[in-house]
Amino acid sequence: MTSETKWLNSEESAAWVRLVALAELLPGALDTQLLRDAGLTHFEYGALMAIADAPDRTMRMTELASRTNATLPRLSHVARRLEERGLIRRFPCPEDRRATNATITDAGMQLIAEAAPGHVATVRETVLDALTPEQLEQLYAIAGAVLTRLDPDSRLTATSCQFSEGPILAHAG
Amino acid sequence: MTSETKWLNSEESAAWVRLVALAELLPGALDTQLLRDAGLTHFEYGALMAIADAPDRTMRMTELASRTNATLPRLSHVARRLEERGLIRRFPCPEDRRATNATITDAGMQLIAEAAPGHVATVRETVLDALTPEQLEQLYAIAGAVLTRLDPDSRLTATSCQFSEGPILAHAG
DNA sequence: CCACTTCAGTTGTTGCGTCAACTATTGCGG
DNA sequence: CCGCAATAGTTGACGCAACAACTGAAGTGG
Repeated sequence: MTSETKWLNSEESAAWVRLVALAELLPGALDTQLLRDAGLTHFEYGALMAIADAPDRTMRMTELASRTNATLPRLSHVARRLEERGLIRRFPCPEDRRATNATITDAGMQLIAEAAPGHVATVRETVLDALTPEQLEQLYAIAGAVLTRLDPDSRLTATSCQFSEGPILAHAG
Repeated sequence: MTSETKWLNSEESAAWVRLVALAELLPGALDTQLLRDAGLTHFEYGALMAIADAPDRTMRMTELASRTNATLPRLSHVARRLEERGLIRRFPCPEDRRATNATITDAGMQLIAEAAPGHVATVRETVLDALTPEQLEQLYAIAGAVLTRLDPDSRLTATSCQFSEGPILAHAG
């Protein structure tokens, strides 16, 4: 069973090292900007955006977890903090009393409306502006291929879909 | 100064969402496998590999931080834990008494030698095997372009180089 | 050769994520 | 309709990372 390990060749190694560095540095860069300018982590921002984009500005915790690539315990902790800050409200789901619904408050809407332009600018500056249109397509395909491996059952939303990063908020202030 | 925000179009948004999901999920996947099979985080594994690959199996903390995309405080904590586990040793640098050198021990070498095959297999399964050779090249270029934005001064090593993921360890047991 | 700045690294605190354990509700098989 | 498994979510403990503050050594200008 000791099948000889096939080590990485130089092309594989170089690409891998860069991907790892990217995965290591990108989250921190996003958090830094958003925390500085809006007092939100990138994860909190994404969660608020997902709720804001949902019908009635309301979403169940499990679906929110799926949209934000998070575990339920993690989301529960974050939701408690967001609720304490008055950015969301939680209440039991009437149809299924096991479930919890989360609604974004007006304060929450206002905060992400204020935060969105700066965040989008950061996304452009650090990523999108560095890529050609072809590379953008390539990135889409490459990330999609890897996500299929990381999330084989497509339990998470990103593999096939997206939470809106965009114009929804243009008229949300 | 309120330059109208240029929101993301659907191609940009789709690629961005996938990149974020990738950056969110990949580190966890690497940690899970390495912690399960070797009791090491991916960061610890990378640090040990970097030291193992250095002349005399010895490297200064600052250079190690640069190679592992880490801040010095983070690395210092990790180094303390690795030293407590007997995987590295630290001693003051003779030439510059401010500096600290870290050497990987035989136990450390043995541990990464045992861990490497499983890790490389995971890297192949979750990333490399999902990509065509062209996509591997594209990934290299894309990640390089983004890293230039994330690390404009090329303070970190990954932008231009790599720590070896490979055959060095084949004869390191 | 003395003050001042910069560099290298460590340490303590604080906050977040993970994991395991737990509660409560729902669905399902007999 | 009763027992059991599965689902939805919360909670507490623990570990790691970020940040700031600190020590001490090395360079630098006067």
